[in-house]
Amino acid sequence: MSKSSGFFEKVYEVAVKIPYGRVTSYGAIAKYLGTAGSARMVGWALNASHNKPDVPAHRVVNRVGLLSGKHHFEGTNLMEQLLENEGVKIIDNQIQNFNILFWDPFLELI
DNA sequence: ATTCTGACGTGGG
DNA sequence: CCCCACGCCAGAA
Repeated sequence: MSKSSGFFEKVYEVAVKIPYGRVTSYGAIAKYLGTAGSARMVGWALNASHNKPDVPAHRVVNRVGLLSGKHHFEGTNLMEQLLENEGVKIIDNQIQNFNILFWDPFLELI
């Protein structure tokens, strides 16, 4: 029920569904939106989501669990702080147990 | 209108 | 295993 026609709006709807202490990848969201391959656009959309506090952009990382977007957050490790605050262990900008903490948007379909 | 870049992903060598 | 190149689409110069 994607009421929003905008691509970024859809990204927001998915990102908001990311459970606390869980993370997902840009590609997963892109694939869920049916625009697999355009994972870059997801990141671009999240960039605009900075205005929306409801969108936990810090819970979205790349496919290897690397905080590729931490550089875009305030300070130097705000993204890492937010994640660790949720119990996510991060070493060298990389999420530990990423495969376990990974949340697949498709689970929402179930 | 054209060109480049970008919070990625996949594939080939 | 590591490195390189291409594709995706949207926005800015």
